[in-house]
Amino acid sequence: MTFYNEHSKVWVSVDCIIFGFDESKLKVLIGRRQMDPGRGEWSLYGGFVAADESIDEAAKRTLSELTGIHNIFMRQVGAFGKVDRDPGERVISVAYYALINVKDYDEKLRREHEVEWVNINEIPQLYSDHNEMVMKAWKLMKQKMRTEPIGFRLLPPLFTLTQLQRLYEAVGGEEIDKRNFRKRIKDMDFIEKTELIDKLSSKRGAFLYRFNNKAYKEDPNFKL
Amino acid sequence: MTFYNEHSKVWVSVDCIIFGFDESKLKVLIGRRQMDPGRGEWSLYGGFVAADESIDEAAKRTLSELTGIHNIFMRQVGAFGKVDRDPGERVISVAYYALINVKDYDEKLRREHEVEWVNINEIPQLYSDHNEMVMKAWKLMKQKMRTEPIGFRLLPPLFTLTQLQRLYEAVGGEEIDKRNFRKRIKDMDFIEKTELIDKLSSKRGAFLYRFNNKAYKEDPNFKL
DNA sequence: TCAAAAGTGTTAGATTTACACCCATGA
DNA sequence: TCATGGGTGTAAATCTAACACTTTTGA
Repeated sequence: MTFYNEHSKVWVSVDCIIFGFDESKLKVLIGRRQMDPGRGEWSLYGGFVAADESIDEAAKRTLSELTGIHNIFMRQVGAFGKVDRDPGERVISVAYYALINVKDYDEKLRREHEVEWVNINEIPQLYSDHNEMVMKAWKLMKQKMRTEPIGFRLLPPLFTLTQLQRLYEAVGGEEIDKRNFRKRIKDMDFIEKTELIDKLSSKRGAFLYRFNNKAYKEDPNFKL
Repeated sequence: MTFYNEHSKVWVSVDCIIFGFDESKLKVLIGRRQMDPGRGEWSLYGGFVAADESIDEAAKRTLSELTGIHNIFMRQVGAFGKVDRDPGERVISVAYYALINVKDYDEKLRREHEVEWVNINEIPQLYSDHNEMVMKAWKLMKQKMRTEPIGFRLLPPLFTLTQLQRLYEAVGGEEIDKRNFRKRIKDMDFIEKTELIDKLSSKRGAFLYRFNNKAYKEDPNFKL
């Protein structure tokens, strides 16, 4: 297949922007880079695409390698391909964002990989073009969260309406009116009120809600 | 740099979804593939990313190679990376969509490259995953066209309001109320009415408008 | 004279926004 | 008893959607 050989091959990697939500803050998992070039710099977690896997598979593998979690919600951010983006060699990277419930991430595993949850608004300078990736991922995720019920991936299975509101505030970057927010939630039958009450976050206690995906599929009228 | 060598390299190509607008229809440039594998199949126009150029540069080069036009508006669609997407070798492709004014494309050059404008709703089966690329490009372009004034790239510098409306109808895939549409246009001061009249499309003649980018930058309140 | 496209306002309904107080409880 | 977060409704303003007729002119 000489046709291909007129051209040059490059390394292709994936980089993951893993979003979490905790203490009313949107967070991203970053760590100190463990390899040259750029050893010690803050960086996203990534890996190379192998010969026998698709880019999506590589991202999925990288995500579960880091978190131990499978079936993570994940979407492609795009390809980043400036010639000198990697100081070592020519590497093209495809970024993915992922949403996980912080509680699902085993603390021990997190420390082993030496990654940390950092507030989206306090991200330090990162290796290469990773800041750009984070910003684009945030923008895309924000957009998607308005029209698709993906935010629940960042919450525990049971959550209070205040938690849900704080999540949307953190992602959107602005405050939301409590009554208007709750009015909109009431219109969405797939966000179900349970009889359970959360007593951790307030003295009075707040009803816990759950997202019913089956009900959503039947009547997907999501808008926030 | 042995670290990189543990991993395998792949070819990276770009594929271009070039949108045009003519006869009230949204069109895409496709041609018969001139090389193996897949010779003779309908296909997007593409090319390989060279060692010394970014992916964006490769897309830009490919676009001007095909059209002879420089400074084409172009946005990345995403990376496509299934292992067997290319029947010959492992090739990852990054798709880009581009918007051009059909009139800017020299007919002779178009015939030389043996590409044709095909209605978006009549795209045949294309090589590899190119249909998927087209659909994703269309979706992204549609979204962007609602909130950013990129549609003018598909029109001549002077256009009638009916042309503009037909464009939005073709891209959005549904009819728009003429009066409501014109009302919204009137609110946008950067869409300027000229004193010129187009007599080609109607007996009565219609005023020609132009998009004033400088005025848009000063007050970017676009929404359609 | 008629066919074909250009141009023009109003109204009802839906959606969005702003806004303030009482409740239940644990400390 | 008081501080904290939970929970609730209404009214004004804005936005959206539906809708029909007159104008101009070339054939």
